[in-house]
Amino acid sequence: MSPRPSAPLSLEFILLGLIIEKPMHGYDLYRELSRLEELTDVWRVKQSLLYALLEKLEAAGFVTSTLLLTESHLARREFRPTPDGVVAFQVWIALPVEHPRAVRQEFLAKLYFARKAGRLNALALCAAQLENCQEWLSALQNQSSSQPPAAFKNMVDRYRLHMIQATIQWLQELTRELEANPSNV
Amino acid sequence: MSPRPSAPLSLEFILLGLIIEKPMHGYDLYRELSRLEELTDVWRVKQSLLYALLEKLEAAGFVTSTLLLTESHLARREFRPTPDGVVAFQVWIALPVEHPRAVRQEFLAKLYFARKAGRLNALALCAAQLENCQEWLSALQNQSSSQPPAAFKNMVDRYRLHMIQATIQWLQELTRELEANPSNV
DNA sequence: CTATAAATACTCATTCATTGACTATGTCTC
DNA sequence: GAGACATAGTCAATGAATGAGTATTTATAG
Repeated sequence: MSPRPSAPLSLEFILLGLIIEKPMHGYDLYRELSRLEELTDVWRVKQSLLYALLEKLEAAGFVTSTLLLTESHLARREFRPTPDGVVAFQVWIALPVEHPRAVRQEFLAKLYFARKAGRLNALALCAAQLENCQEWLSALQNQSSSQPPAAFKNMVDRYRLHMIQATIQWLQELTRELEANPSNV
Repeated sequence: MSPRPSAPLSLEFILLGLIIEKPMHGYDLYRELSRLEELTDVWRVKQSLLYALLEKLEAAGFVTSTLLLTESHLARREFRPTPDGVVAFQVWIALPVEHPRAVRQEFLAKLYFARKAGRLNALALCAAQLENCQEWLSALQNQSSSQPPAAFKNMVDRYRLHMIQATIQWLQELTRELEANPSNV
C-alpha cells in the first residue's frame, strides 16, 4: 500500500526543452536527440525509455499529445508544451542543482538550454550554482572540523572537498568566458 | 523475451566484505551498516533492499546461507562467504573503478576495505586508480583536441577535465599520507 | 505481574525504471 | 515486385527499490 515513490523529473526536461523549441512526435525526438552530439554526450536514451518519459511528462501536465492521422503518413502522436510546461522549464533552467552528483548530467543539461536562451540566462545559472557550491563547501567544513587526520571519514571529506572546489573553479572559468563573449545580449 | 539485464555487482561487495569479516544474518548486517558511520556516510541501504542484495550475492555464488533454528532465538538465516566469494572480494578491493562517477561510492567503499586489509593494499588500490585516471585524462585530451573555444562540448570536456584532475590530486594526497603513516606493514 | 512498547528478524505486494524484441506500415531501390 | 530500410510506436518482462506488514522475543513501566 506504499510503493516505490517515483523520482522527480530531471532529465525529462531535456525532452521538454526540445518540444518547446519545436513540437514533435516521439520518433522525431529520438532522432533529434541522436543527432545532437552535444546532448548525447551528456545523456543517452533508448527509444522505448523515451516514450515512457514522454508519458511521465504528460502525466505531470507539462506536455499534451494529439494523434496525427494524415493519409500520407504513419500515425504519429505529436507532443506540444502546455503553459505549465513552459513555466516549469523556465524555472528548471534557472535553478541550480542541489547535489554535486547532479552536476554531471543535470546541470550540464540546464547549461545547454540556458545558453540557447541567451548568455544572461547561462550567467545567472552559473551564479546560482556557484552559490550552492559555496554552501556545500561550508556545510562540509563545519561538519568535518577536527577529525583524526588519517581517518577514513577525513579521506571521504577531502574527496568531496576536492570535487566541490574543482566544480567552483570550472564554474568561475565558465563565468569569465560568458562575460567576455558578447555573442548574445 | 529479453528483459532488463541485471547490473553487475558493485556496492553489494560491501555486504560481502562485512560477511567475510564475520558471518552474520541479515538483520545483524543491517545494524552493522547502520552503526558504521564511515560506511553509512558513503552508502545507505534500506532493510528490505539489503535482503534483496543478499539474494543477489547468493545467486552469484559468493555467499551461502543456512537457517539457524535455536530455541532461545528467532529463526535467522546466517550468511557465510564461499571460497569464490573470498576470491572475488580480494579482486574487488584490488581493482580500480572504470568510470569517474564510480569514484564517489564504489571507489570509496573499496578504499574502506583495502585500508582494513593493510596499508599496502590501500596503496596498491590508489596506484591502480591513478593509472586509470591518467588514461581517462589522455582519452579526453585526444578526443577533444581543437574545438571552438566557446562551444558547449568544450565546456563539458573542461568539466570532466577538472573532475579527473581533482581526483588525481586527491589520490596523490592519499598516497603520500599512506606512505608516511607506518600504521601497518 | 501484566500490558505494552521496543527490539529482533524477515517477508511481501506494489510500483518505478529500463530493456530488447516485436509489430506494422510506408518508401526506396534494384 | 521483392527485399531492404526507414518510420512510428508498443509490449512483456525483469530488475531495482520502497514502505508497510508479520511474527516472535525481550525490555519497561505502572
